[in-house]
Amino acid sequence: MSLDQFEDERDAAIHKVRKRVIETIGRNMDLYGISQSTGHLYGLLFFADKPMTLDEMGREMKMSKTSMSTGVRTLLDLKMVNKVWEKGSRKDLYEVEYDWYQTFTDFFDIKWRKSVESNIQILSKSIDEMGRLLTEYEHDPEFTELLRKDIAKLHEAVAYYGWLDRLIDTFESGEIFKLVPKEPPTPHN
Amino acid sequence: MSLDQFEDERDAAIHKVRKRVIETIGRNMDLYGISQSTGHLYGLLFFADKPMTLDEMGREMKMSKTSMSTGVRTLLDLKMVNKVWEKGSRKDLYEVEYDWYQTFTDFFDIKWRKSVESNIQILSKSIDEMGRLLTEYEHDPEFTELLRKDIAKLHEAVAYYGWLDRLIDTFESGEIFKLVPKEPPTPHN
DNA sequence: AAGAACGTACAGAAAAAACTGTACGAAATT
DNA sequence: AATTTCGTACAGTTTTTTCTGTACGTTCTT
Repeated sequence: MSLDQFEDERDAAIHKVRKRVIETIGRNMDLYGISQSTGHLYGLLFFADKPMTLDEMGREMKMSKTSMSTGVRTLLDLKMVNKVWEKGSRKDLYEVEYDWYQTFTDFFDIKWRKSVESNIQILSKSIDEMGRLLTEYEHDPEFTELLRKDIAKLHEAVAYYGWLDRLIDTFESGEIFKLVPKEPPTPHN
Repeated sequence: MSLDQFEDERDAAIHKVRKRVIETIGRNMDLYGISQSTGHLYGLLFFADKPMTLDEMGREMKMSKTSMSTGVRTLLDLKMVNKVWEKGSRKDLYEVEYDWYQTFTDFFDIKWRKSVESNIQILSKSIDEMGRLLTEYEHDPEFTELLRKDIAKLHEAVAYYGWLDRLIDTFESGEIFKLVPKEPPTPHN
């Protein structure tokens, strides 16, 4: 009985600290386009001593299993958590990807890359079409002026997305760590 | 009358192309944590030939002036649009920041930086507290093991956020453009 | 000084997103 | 083959966000 009491005391102490961290992580997860509660779930998995099942998550989060299922899938899509195999258990087990650098680069590769490429495609197509209008209305100086301005803007946008694409390349290839090393440079004087 | 007809035809042609681009931009703006319609507003401003007033935006977007006001403020906070001064007019005028590289780096400086710093602060504090628990329960091997694991995780997290902080520094200083130039490297063989 | 035009605070309505419970198909166990 | 256990699709509910109209303070105009 008194043993339990000690355990409760210990648990409460560590739980309090964990909780604050989990909530901080959860709150800031909106940068990744993730809802607060899914971020919270991520925080939970971050501290879990072992891979968790959906039921365990639901119990800890005091939420339905359905929500856990959709939350985990969101995190899985972003490769923020991994599915873990464990013989014996026929439940699905999940744990966070502890390599946060990897998580960061994956995020850009998954979310941003998709936008970048679709944007470049649409923009290029639009440049072509405006070019066609340019020849079609070449004797209309007022209108061609308008078109020229738009085309110039679109070209700049394409150039920017090209840059973004190359930036994401350096994330994915790990080249970025040459410019910004994981270990901060030690000041030597 | 026939002149008007020509104008309509031209306008319709350019409008169709613009519309598609605007919608593409708007759709992808969720990466910046911006709602679709505010993204749409951004797209509108992108093509505007001149700085626009709230009333003009409302007319084009077919939305209330209030919405324009809040939308513009969101974009202003992210420095995606700028307030423009024009003597004579006493209305507020806005135009997009056409330097998208600047917009990109500002975004990280504004949104991510805030998260990074608050996270580092909370995490450090939590490491301290867990360290205190470590000495308090030093004769409880099972519990200290738990604490040690948590502390290790927290240290890794702090290291990651430190890296992120330095990465954002390179965005802000423009150093990133040394690694990833705005002009793509020309292949010379 | 009075009036008009502007931007936004605020409260309520509309729309979107998150969450839950039930139901069901798939896979493992008996 | 029957039964149990699992994960998720789906419909309905709750919560959150977005949008609108009115009202009001401020700043120009007259």
